[in-house]
Amino acid sequence: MYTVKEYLARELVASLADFDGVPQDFVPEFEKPKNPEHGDLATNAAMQLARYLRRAPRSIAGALAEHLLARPLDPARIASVEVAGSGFINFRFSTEYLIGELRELLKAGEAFGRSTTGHGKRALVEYVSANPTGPLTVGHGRNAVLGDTVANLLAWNGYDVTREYYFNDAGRQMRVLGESVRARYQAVVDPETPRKRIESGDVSVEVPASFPEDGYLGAYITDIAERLHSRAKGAPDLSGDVAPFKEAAEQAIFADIERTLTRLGIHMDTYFNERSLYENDTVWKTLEQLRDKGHCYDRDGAVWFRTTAFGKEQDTVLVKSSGEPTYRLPDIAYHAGKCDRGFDRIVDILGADHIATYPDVLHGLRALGYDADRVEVIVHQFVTLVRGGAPVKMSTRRATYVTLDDLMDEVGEDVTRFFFLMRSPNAHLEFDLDLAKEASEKNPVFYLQYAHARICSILRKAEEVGFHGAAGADLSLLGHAAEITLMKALLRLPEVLEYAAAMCEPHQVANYLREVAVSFTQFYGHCRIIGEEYDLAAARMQLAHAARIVLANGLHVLGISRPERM
RNA sequence: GCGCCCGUAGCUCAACCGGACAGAGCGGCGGACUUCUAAUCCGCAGGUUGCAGGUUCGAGUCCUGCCGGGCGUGCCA
Repeated sequence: MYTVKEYLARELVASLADFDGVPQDFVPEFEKPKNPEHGDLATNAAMQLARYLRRAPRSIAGALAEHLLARPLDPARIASVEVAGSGFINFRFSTEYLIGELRELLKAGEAFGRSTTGHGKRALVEYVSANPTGPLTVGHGRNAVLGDTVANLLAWNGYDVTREYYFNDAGRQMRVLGESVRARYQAVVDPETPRKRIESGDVSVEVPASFPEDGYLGAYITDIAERLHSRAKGAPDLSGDVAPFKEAAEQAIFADIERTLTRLGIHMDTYFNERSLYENDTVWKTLEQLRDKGHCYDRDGAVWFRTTAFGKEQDTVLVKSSGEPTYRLPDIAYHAGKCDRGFDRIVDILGADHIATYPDVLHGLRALGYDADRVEVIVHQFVTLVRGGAPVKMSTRRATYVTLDDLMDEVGEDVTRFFFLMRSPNAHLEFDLDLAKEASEKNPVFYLQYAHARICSILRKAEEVGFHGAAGADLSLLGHAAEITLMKALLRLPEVLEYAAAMCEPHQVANYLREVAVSFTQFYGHCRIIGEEYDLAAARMQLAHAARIVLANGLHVLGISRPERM
């Protein structure tokens, strides 16, 4: 479709040579009209030019259309040109053109929809980035799936993509985690250990007396303690340092996290530990650079970042009076490092709870002289699980959460991925568990997969009854309205994937695939394959095959399986 | 108070970075299986895009001000 758009843009600009007053840098815009009656491609050039030419848009459109028709336009591509509405020029593709493109689609096969937009460019997508303090939750799930799919989209558009997980196992959170495990461990060693109760919100949990007040209450802590105790040798000493408990917990939890991600088909390329920024002094070097450039000052024993210079209400502490940095400083150092690593696109996937932190990081980058515009921050809103019409409350520390694994156990991996992807990241996501599993017949995921499976079934059956070698079919036999509609839908895949990658919006793909499935199902309803005369059946088999390719490639990008039977 | 996100059909959400008559699914109502997969399809009903202004040939989309919801707003991460 891009080729024809470029072709029309050239023709349009050439036609404008006869008009006085057209700006030198005028670039006509094209878009696909919402209403199919308005053709396949439309331009609002006449409206845009009205103020320069001092003529009514409709009159410009009429003159432009005449010029275009007089060139003349290539009938192998454009079937009609019409002026409509308040000055739109609508173009309709010729069937010949569509069939030619369909042929290209079939030739490209599994590669259809890939682009070279990102060739020679490197992209870094950072996502998940949960500290190993507990199992991944549903909230992490949305982040993980979103990031992974954005990475897929970039890869499909030719980018060399690195998927990165950033974490910190050195902070207070992890120390509390270690203390939580140690307390549970003590109770395993000595069942007579004194107990106390911790009240948190509406839950009340019995814990060993040594359990930290803000400790992690989840059952997995006890599991880790028990496993630690059952180890024949090397069981840690209670009187010693908390480190062995922390390390054991981290190891166990990280293994769980990776297992969960694997279930979702997610594999990270790099794990970046915040600690490394301390080990090579990067954090302190970054601070010195900020200081040298005059963005820092000392007050009350702390080091402050002059964020008010960037329009914020208050300055921000980078190093506490205790000498310990806040998380902002390593975050800035980490992102400066990302810029230094030479990526063309740097994408961060963040939950809404980090909404206040990333502006400081971007300000930090600017202060250091980096081009902060290279960093694209995708902030996604929260997920609410709904069961029986009521929201499910969640909190990691209180252990009242639903884990990502629980969710997948309940509704399946494919549904999990799709539900996280079908909404705009900006939209608060309501995940209706009842609908996700029980309504399998109305579920959009199954709808797409069913269309795919159905095509596979038809193609299998057709082979059985003797339709072989359809590859040489005469596609020009295709001309039914349902066939044309389907072709047009199929051919949009590349532009949808490119747009979705540019905007980091996977839901565009999900919505598009639904349209494709609808178009296919309508084609299926109107046009038979088996039973038709051989040549027509062969041509339709090819069209069905093309639909399978588009659905398969689209689902592949979304990370959802493509069943051949259901 | 301040910052970001959201407010669109009964419900959950789209709407291609300003375009034509605002679209889907679910739910509701009514139809369609001796036919390639009925996990399906067809039809009907359902809207002052939270409110009020402004910019524009043209606004759900941009600007201003209200109203309502979410997340933040710490020498926690």
